[in-house]
Amino acid sequence: MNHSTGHDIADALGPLLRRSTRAHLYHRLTEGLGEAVDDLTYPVLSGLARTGPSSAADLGREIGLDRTTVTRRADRLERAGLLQRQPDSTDGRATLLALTDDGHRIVVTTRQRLAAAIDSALATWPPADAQAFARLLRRFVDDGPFTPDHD
Amino acid sequence: MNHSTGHDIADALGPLLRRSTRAHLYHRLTEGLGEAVDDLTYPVLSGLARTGPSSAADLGREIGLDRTTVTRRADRLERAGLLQRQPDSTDGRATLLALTDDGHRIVVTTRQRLAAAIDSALATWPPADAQAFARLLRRFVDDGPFTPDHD
DNA sequence: TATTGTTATACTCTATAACTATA
DNA sequence: TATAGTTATAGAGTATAACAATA
Repeated sequence: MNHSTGHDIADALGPLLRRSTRAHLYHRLTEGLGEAVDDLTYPVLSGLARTGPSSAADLGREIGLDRTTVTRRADRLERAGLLQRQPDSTDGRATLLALTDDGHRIVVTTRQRLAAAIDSALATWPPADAQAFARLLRRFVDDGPFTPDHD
Repeated sequence: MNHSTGHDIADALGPLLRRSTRAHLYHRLTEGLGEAVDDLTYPVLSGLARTGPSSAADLGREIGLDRTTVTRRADRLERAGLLQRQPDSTDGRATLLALTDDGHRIVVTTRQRLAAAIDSALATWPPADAQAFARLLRRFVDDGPFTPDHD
């Protein structure tokens, strides 16, 4: 055999990593949900939903953005009423970003859209294959060659 | 059960789609290969390796970039001797972008790096799991919710 | 009339720098 | 001394507009 499993995965990975892939997908997920919800603010919303109330610095580390970028995106979401700023009672320097009820509803909607798009793409798969893929993908992302080397 | 396979996959997908993930990975793959080879020109090189000689417009469609962007990235690669421009004998409007031998060598190197990184991440996996994952990922990317709706 | 490559332009998004406040 | 949030700035990268050439 002239090809390794690594090569096969490498080839398949390309389209997933493209900027246009993410832009197109995130555009679909956020369409019609208001001016403040787009491919830029979506990661902030979904990150906050995952972590709970979080400082801009912590959230930036979680989703791979500088805290200044998080601040600016959070401004837009705050103006739209999807996010609130709260003082952090345990750290006087920090300001916690927290989803509002409207913000939570937006996240539920986008998550459902994404899950539905995936389920639809996998509709013709044997259920066992789909479940196996979900399990293996999760492990791959956790183990994967994607995590930055820790300094 | 309160979670669908689609939701599981949606959750795992997040980190893969991040800009910082792609930037970090492509930086690792292209490190030390010369000034012209970086996260921006890598997709041009690897796209050309996949398609063979191609016009900027076609290559742009293949890798999800505007032809003006492809032109500018190709300029850098041409100056570095990794790519050549050739007239297209079948279409007087087009200019074919083609990898040079040096360009091919760079692609081989980056492909090996990526495959090695993946193999290393999967080193502890049962080989059957790794092979199953490669097969399912390929199918997922082909079937997936990522392909733009064709106009 | 549509598409090609290229250049110039304007726009968007990002991180860096700098500031003040708190640990 | 280090880290928080925020703002201003500058830098990088992108697509849009426009051009001449070809289909």
